[in-house]
Amino acid sequence: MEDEVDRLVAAWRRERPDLDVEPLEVLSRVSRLARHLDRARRLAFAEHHLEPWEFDVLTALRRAGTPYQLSPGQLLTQTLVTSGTMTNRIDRLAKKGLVERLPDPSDRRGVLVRLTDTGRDRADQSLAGLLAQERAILGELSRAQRAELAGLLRQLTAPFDNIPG
Amino acid sequence: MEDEVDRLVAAWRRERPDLDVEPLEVLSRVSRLARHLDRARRLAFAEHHLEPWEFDVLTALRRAGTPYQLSPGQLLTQTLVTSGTMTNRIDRLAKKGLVERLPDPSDRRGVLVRLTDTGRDRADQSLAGLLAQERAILGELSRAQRAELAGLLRQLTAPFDNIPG
DNA sequence: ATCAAGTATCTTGACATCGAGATATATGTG
DNA sequence: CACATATATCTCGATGTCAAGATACTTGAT
Repeated sequence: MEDEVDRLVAAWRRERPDLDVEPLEVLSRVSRLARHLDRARRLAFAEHHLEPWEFDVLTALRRAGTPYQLSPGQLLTQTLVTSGTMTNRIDRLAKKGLVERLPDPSDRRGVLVRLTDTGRDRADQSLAGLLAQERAILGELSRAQRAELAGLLRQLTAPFDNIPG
Repeated sequence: MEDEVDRLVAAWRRERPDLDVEPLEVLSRVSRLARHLDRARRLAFAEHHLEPWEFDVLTALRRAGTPYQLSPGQLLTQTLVTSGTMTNRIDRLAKKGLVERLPDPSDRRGVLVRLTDTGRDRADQSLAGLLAQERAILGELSRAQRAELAGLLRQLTAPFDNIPG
């Protein structure tokens, strides 16, 4: 089955036969698929009255395990947003009663963000919904293909995640 | 080499051993890699004084071939943004002299967006830069692996691109 | 002890995006 | 031909994000 990137690549080969556009076969698909996933996630979370950005922060805290707290800085590396954005997100989640800010006892510059009980419940509920949706999207692929795909993607993400970039 | 998603998945398995989080191995990597790519693209285009969104619109027109014009609607499906966003993008590109709006002769509701000569040059220059960067990112992978990856990703994108979703 | 450099978080202003609705035109049915 | 419905684009208000800089504290070297 053809996709939009096949059309895009064919168009470039016609218009710019002098260039090797093969990298687009992989990376344009990654970018476009991510945008489709964003939209799908927005719909899936709407049932739980959660925005994708709220999910990202709440689940990062949920994954940390008891007592469900992380510094803003740790949340940055997990969510790939800037510090200004994270300050704003924490403000809004705190106003909704889903997280609370605590002073970091070991560093007076620092802050710890802790999930409230309500926040924890919302995280748990919405995660199940997301996984169901993702399973449907991956339905096309066999288990072996998913493992293959995950492995190849890891090779691309690892440099970004490990070298501070 | 481990990446952030390996850590994320391990954390879920510890915290929610009742759930099967295997879908995240693929789809969280796609989302995170797309964010890394966005940042990298922003840097790469900075040399050409172009924003990623400008690149997306200009190259869609460039790919169309002479006379380098498409309707706003066609640009929507290629760039995956809403109509309000596209109106705004065209306004700003027109103000910078990179595109111009023409009435569609065959449909008086419609408009055609045409690349100016300057716009065409900017598109061509920045494409070469992007490809160089993407080749570096894909450097980890053999040619066969890239083909494998592209094929697996196509299976995921095709439903989104073909069923109007 | 002091001070420079580093780190953690927050503040601010500019800007791009979205969703919903408005407007104008096109198309199909009877 | 009239009308209901569909389509193409634009308008507008709300919101989330970013980059750059400010502030407060910590760390390491002397």
